[in-house]
Amino acid sequence: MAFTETFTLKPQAPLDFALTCQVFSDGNPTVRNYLDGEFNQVLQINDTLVLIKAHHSGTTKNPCLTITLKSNLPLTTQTKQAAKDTLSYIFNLNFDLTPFYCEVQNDPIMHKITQHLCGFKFPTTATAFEGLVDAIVEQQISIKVARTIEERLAKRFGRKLKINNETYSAFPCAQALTDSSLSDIRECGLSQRKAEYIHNAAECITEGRLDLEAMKTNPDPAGIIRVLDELRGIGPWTAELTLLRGMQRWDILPADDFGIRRVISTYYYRGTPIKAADARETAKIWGKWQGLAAFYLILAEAKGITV
DNA sequence: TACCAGGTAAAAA
DNA sequence: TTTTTACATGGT
Repeated sequence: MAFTETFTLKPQAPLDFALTCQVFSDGNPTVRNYLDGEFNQVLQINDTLVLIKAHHSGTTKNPCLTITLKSNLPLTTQTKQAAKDTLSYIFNLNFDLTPFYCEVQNDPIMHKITQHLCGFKFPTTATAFEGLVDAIVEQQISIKVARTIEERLAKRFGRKLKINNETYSAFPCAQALTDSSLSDIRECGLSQRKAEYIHNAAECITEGRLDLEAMKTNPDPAGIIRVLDELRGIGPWTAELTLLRGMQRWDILPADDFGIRRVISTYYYRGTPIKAADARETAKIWGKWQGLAAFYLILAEAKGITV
């Protein structure tokens, strides 16, 4: 017997939900995916495990989301509100892209790309911890391999919600990973080192030595990066990606990133390989939207947009 | 079959 | 101080 609630949300325009969710389009349906216009993920809302479905209607200029919540526990008013807040956070629903688009009008390349990809909001991870773990998993390996491993982590260590004979897995909390053995983590396909990095980061959080959520409101990104960089296995790239994708710090550019350097090279250097310093120099024109702009380039390349 | 892919720490030079 | 190397694994 499942409890169900349905309601609609009116996000800040412009929003192209399909573009925004494209990154989830080949995800595992029991962990997180986007299929046939519907986003699907189990999240821990307060202490309740909730299956969230988000379906979009309307247009980029007048977007509308229909949200369905399913749970095995009664859905209280507080839970519904918290689910709304979480969705708004993940998809940046209250965030206005217009200032970014204005800022890049003096960059003909980025201006044209933002016109093609109008309404694209790169999704944030539900928790900063998930952002950090994902970034560690994604070190050096391809996105597709990383996604597979991340889904295995969820299936193995995440809390489970059984709805209509289907079992969904949430992303593991720090405590679950602290309690797991290195060999358990390795069996998800991670190297011994990465298993140690993840276990250590989880332990720092459960022991209270690291508070990632508090970092979200810290006004000094460079200071956060320094703190994260102290952790074993967290270098500048991992720290920067965690801030960008896990803390909504869209000004942060992971300039060491191979893919980001490649797309900047493609669109701004005629394909000539560039160094991280060149990437940072080029990104200055994007103002405080450097990381977001980099995601626009990656999506533009994936969609074959030429300028 | 190799080699590459959204790096990092440790070893070697 | 700077330059290699090991690490895991699915796709090409």
